[in-house]
Amino acid sequence: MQSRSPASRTGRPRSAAADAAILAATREALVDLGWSKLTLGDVATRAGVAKTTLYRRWAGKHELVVDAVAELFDALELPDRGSLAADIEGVVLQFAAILALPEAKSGLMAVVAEATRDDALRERVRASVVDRQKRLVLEGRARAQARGELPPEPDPGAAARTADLIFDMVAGAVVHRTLVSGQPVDEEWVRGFTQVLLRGLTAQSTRPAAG
Amino acid sequence: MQSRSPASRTGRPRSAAADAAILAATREALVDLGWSKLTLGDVATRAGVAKTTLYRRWAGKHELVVDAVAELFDALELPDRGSLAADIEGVVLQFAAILALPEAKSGLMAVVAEATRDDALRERVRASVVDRQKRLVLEGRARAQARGELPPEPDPGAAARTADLIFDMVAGAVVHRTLVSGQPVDEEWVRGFTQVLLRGLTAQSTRPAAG
Amino acid sequence: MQSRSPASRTGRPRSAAADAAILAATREALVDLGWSKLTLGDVATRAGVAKTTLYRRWAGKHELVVDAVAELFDALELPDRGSLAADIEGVVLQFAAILALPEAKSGLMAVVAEATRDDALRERVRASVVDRQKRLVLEGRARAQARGELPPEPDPGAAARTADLIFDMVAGAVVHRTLVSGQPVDEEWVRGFTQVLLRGLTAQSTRPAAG
Amino acid sequence: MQSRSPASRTGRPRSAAADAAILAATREALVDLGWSKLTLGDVATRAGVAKTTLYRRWAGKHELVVDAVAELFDALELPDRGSLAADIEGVVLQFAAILALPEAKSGLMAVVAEATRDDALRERVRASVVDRQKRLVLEGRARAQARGELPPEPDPGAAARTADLIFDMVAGAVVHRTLVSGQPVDEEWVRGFTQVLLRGLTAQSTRPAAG
DNA sequence: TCGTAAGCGAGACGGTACGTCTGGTCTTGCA
DNA sequence: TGCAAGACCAGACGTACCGTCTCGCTTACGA
Repeated sequence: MQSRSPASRTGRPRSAAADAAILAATREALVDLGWSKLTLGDVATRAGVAKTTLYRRWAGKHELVVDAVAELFDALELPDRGSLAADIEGVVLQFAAILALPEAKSGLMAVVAEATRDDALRERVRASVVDRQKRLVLEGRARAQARGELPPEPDPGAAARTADLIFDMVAGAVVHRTLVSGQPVDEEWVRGFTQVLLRGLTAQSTRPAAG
Repeated sequence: MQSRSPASRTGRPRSAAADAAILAATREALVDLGWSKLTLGDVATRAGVAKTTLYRRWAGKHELVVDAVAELFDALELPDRGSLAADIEGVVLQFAAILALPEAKSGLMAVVAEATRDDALRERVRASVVDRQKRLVLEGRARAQARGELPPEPDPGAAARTADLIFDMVAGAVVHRTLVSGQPVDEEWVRGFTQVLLRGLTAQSTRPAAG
Repeated sequence: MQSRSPASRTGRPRSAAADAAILAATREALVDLGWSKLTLGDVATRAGVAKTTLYRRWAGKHELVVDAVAELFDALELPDRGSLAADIEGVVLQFAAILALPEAKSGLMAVVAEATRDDALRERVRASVVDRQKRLVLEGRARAQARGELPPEPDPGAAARTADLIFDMVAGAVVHRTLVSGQPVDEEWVRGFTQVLLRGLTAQSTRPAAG
Repeated sequence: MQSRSPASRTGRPRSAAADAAILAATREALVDLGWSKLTLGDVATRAGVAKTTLYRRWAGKHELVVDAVAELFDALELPDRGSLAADIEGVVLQFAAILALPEAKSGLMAVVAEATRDDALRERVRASVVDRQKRLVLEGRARAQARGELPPEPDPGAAARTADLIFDMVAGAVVHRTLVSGQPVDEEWVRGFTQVLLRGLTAQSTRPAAG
């Protein structure tokens, strides 16, 4: 989350409660105000904490919001629903539900926007959000392979590339549908999306138009 | 772009050159500073224009940037490359190239982030960017249908839904790959993505696991 | 008071009312809070003015307070009371009355303290307060010479040195009595002080112990 | 200097060295930074002491500086130079030399300024600085009376009043000359000042203009 | 051709948030 | 219990932008 000189053994230790209070206050402020009107002074007030305490732990608004939002995605699970299609539909609906939270959507996109110019921030987003949730793809694929729904991967490189592609397609489509198109991710849409995705991944190599 | 009381016939007319200068200055500032450090005062200075002039035409930073960025996407074309796959690959590469421009990515995502809390802004984004480029999907599909690569649509409702789905999947995947994953949209990735998408759209209804 | 690029003819002119309001608010805040608890934000609020407006005109707390306090001393007058002694007693009492004002004493000493490390500030104090009031000494001496109470000055250098000495003795004694000793400058004290001063200035050169 | 519960017999005793180190560090910081930029955190660091230790002994910046500065004036002496005039000249020059020290002038005036609103502080200044040095006036007068340069005092009340007046005149004039007028207290000025003062004190009651 | 209404650049205005700094207090672990 | 270290709350600092408002001037239309 945030680091600290490892050699500091002396002095008063940092309050663990403050961290949690600040992150919760950040999410609360995102709900009430949205990203652009969220101020660190207000977050500090909501958390019952001095601004200095906040700045001691986070370098700025971006870093704080990444951490506050990243926690939300840890709620994602991949329960075994019996088939790959059902597993995908389930996790996509969960993902969409989180994305629909006001504390998630405003902050997440703003941080992504800022990350386009700030490598450290992009790395933080990738580590805290993207890579942390990529587990869902890997887990889902392994389960589908065990069920025989997907063939085993020929080589690790291709496996990683495919996993990345799937993640970009799933996350990208849901995010775009929700935030850019402004349409709901309902069961009907999810069914259509999952169908296209799964067929694309499992169909025989009868590349149609090129065939 | 921006409206003006229609009854104003008298008085000095607004400078047409100012509009273009402001939008160009906005893009220039996006390149130099990124969204978050871009200030309207700075844009006005770069455009050689007073702040008043800028505010007379745009309501704020968001609206200005939407207009400045939207123009960039008008460069997208859909030349006939002989097959649907080739057409898709071509337009995806063009789209990725525009998204890679610093003046596009930072501003676009920031505006999308802001639009999550501002309906008028979301509408503006949709009208200026999304709907304006959805023509590419419609045009590409019509062409593929003429070539016999895709079957004709059974009913208009389904046609519209599928077009939306395709747009969300294409735009979403490219945006996610570029801005969130921070990976390049190169020819290899585009080929893999197009394959999955096309197979998903054209494969017979052998929904594998659910079958 | 504060200067501004003389060539600026364009743009909105500075509000003259703001200057007066700020100086009055400063004196009011000095009364209520004293120097050390006076904040520029509070002064701005009292004056109904934005902090920026205040900082556009004064570089900091010190400069502002010098100007606010200096105005108080402009009320000093030297009415002709018939004799040098009476004139001195009158002006000393006036001076003591101003020094007893809470808006004067706290700010004045603090600024003098700060001026010990800041040449520009010392110069400002000298110009705004000291030199502006030295007129009283010169006027009083001229009047006394016209009455024949004091001999004419032999040469201008000595005249200036004596004027400076008188000013330091009068102002210093009153300030010290008021602020350091914390005793009132009442009529009895003024009579004693004036007697010593006048005898010192007019007695024959019978330097007693050295004689 | 500062008190401590007399009943505290248990626990670790306070470091006597810490007191001296803190006062010395305070003077050092006054030289380097002046009053307004002096911070207690910095003083603590210079003294190699924790802020807690410092606050256990002094209530705040004001009290600390009073004590740090007051020690400087203990160096004043009144060697017998043979005549009252010479004695005065000697002590005035010593006093001016101390006032010229950067650690003295900035802190002293600031504390006086603050004392205008803080009775406890004024009392502390009077006790630590003013009354402690008033001995010089009393001693000098006694010596002059022994020499026959001054008549014995008729009654104790008048004696005290005159001593106060002399102290205010001497200290006030030197302080004003040094800090407000910003002129050096050199031998020439001291000679002139002493002459006026002594004549004022010893001349016959030929109040000139009133006579 | 001339009046007039709106546009224009400049820059001051009242606000608000920034990120930093200091003042004093409190909480650790060691001596 | 004292001490060094350093985190804590509170709040002022001086700066930067915001979006609005005067200014004095310019420009095009229409009478």
